[in-house]
Amino acid sequence: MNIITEEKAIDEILTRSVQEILPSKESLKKELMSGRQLKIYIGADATGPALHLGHATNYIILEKFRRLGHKVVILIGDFTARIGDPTDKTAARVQLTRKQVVEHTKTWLKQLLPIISINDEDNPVEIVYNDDWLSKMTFENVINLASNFTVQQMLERDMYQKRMKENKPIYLHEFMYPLMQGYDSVHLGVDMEMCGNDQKFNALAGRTLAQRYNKKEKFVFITTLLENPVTKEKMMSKSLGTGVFLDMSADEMYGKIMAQHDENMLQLFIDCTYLTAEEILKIKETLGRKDSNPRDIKARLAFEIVKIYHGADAAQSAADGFDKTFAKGGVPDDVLEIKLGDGEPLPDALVKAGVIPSKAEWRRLIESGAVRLEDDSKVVDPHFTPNVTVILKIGKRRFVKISR
RNA sequence: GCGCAGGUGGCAGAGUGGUCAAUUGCAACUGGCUGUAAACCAGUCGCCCUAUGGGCUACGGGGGUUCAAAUCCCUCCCUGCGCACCA
Repeated sequence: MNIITEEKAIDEILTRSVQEILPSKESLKKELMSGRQLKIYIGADATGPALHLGHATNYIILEKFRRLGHKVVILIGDFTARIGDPTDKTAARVQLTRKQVVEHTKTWLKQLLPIISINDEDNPVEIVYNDDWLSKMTFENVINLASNFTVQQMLERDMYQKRMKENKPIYLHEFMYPLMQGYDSVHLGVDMEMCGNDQKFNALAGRTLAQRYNKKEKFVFITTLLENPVTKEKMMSKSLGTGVFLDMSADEMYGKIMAQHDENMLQLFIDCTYLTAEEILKIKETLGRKDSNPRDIKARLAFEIVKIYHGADAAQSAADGFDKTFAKGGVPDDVLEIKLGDGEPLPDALVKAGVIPSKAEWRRLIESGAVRLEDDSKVVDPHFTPNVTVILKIGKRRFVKISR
């Protein structure tokens, strides 16, 4: 494999979406310029099928490394997933079956395909499962690993300090997590790990272990987390409902990006699109101008991102659909169709189809004037049941075609 | 093992016998406005019913006291803190 050492490309990788590089940016640059092939890995916990734009950032960078000719490894944390990373605040220990993990992995790789050429002919991505080695370790091995760290080092972590202050439990097995993730580095013999800022501690544990067991300097490449520059809130939060997930349809993804806060736009351009630094600079200037319309810039952002995952055509039709539905208050082209049985009341059919959660909710929606027909006339009778085919608008976002 | 403090709706967190389907904040949903599903303002936010009313289910699990319990008692499970133990 021929290793590309073009300085401009390397500089771009080392600056864009980078939070921190350990031990230093300079030492990594030196390695990258040396022409030696590096083995770079990223860990992915198979806890759920959902991958969002924040994850994508990492894989975008990983792909850039791969194109330079470096060996890229995606580690599926099927073993670690069972323990539950304590970094994730309450991390209920969900026990996943091997089968579920395999399923998740399949959907993941599918979602990653638009970003990273996993099956590239010359330099394919290697996919490994840490259950293959972690599940075979003995108690003795684990104790040996554990002896590399002190309790104080573990307790130093912010989240533990916080939990102690708040009298929240800290489980013993949580200390094992950095050990496991760290051992992955040893087993794989990697030169670098890529991770988000939340994984810094774990990655550093791996650095320590790699030094001791492999006599190797492992680099840690930490990418920025997607967070609101003003409120510091996570952009891709499932609980906040702001996440943009890679398995979303083009329309859904487009809408979710449009729902991002204005102040998030620039970072999303940097971390989640392939626009060049020059183009992004131009956008930044436009954003600063008083006469510019943030809506249009956000639409550009949405288009660029959706394009990556669904192609330009789908992105364009998502944009058109969005304008038609929300800017002009129309009805999108493809609406859910519900066939109403003979004598079946409309509310029952809607609940059954999962359009609304309950009939009580339906009543409230009617009362608040949220339900309209295609000609914008309001439905005021909660028992309204059409006897011809109609299109119902429920709020701005829900549309159902009721057919008989 | 002992003592003390806790376990409440998607989350955080009030309530300590009836006025509690449960204050408030976040999230969600709807309306208004707009530059969009941004922001802001307002409303809604357990379920079911032929409904300015009625019924059912819910405050860790189970049992009890009472006309009446999220609230009192018993018991079990879980968590934190302190003490004790520490080969």
